[in-house]
Amino acid sequence: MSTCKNHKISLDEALKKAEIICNKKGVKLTKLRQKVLTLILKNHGYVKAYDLLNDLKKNDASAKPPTVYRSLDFLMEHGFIHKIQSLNAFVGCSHPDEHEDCYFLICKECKNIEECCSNTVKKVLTSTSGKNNFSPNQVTLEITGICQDCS
Amino acid sequence: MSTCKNHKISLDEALKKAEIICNKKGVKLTKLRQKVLTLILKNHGYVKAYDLLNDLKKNDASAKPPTVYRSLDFLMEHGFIHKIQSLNAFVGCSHPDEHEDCYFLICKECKNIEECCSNTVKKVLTSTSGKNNFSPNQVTLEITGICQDCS
DNA sequence: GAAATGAATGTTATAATATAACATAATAGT
DNA sequence: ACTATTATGTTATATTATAACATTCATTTC
Repeated sequence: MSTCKNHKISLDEALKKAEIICNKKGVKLTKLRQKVLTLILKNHGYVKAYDLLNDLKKNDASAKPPTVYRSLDFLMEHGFIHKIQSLNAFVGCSHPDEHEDCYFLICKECKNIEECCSNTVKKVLTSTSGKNNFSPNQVTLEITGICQDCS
Repeated sequence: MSTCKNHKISLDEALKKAEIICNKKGVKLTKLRQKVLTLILKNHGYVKAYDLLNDLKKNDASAKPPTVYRSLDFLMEHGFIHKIQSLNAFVGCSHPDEHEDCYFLICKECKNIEECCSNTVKKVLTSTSGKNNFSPNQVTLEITGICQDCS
């Protein structure tokens, strides 16, 4: 099991990485998308869409919901952020090119979210759903509880 | 691995079961709660809160969002239904007294949702999050894909 | 059985989350 | 420069959910 602490990187590095990935894919990390990604990565926990919107409005009063949601969609599509379904919130991902199907440990005390990846978990999920003749496509795995620091 | 097909029961049986559990717990399965549970169980797939509201309005024009959400809260609290976080939707549970921590196979083709329970999955999740010194409390596991019938 | 209590529901209002649809601007390819 | 495509701006509205207070209903205590 590995927490994604293993590849935590600085904001600058994360942005550079995102830039490189976008170039490779032939998509554009525009100023706006970069700004939204930065706001999310800067935050140590999770971020809500309308909080992002309020942050954006500080620099650009014309920002509106679609401004945020479009960027969020782009960033999710390319794996730079993840949506936490049980919180309607978003977290940054510092290793968008390395693996998918991570899962999340959400501390309800400090609100911190640890992104984790485990081959064991992945294998078990694939094989159990496979036994049911189900072809899995996308996994949402969010575990809420108390983290080490808060216990 | 067991799909909850293993203990699928009729609507009447499910309602009776719910009634018994409520009596045991000293809580009340009121007409309204029963009606909401029935509407959810009758549906073969998942149900959205405002669709339920519209259904309720057919018999009682005065039904309003809190009417539905309060019943949903009650039914979730006692395990009669589950919320599917990735869909903002609700599904019935036909075995509320037997086990928790099930997970869901969501077919994006036919919209059907299979509730599953696996000790293997449960153990893996407990142990992997435990390795991280995380005390899990609530697990959201939703797997979207294509079911046997639709593939 | 009336009064008191607490639980459930009714009601009004609004908060929070998200998208549709069309207009304009920026960018890239020809 | 012209065109096509992509991104953003803008307006409006859809969808999901809760807060706050009023009323009704059920239970129990006297």
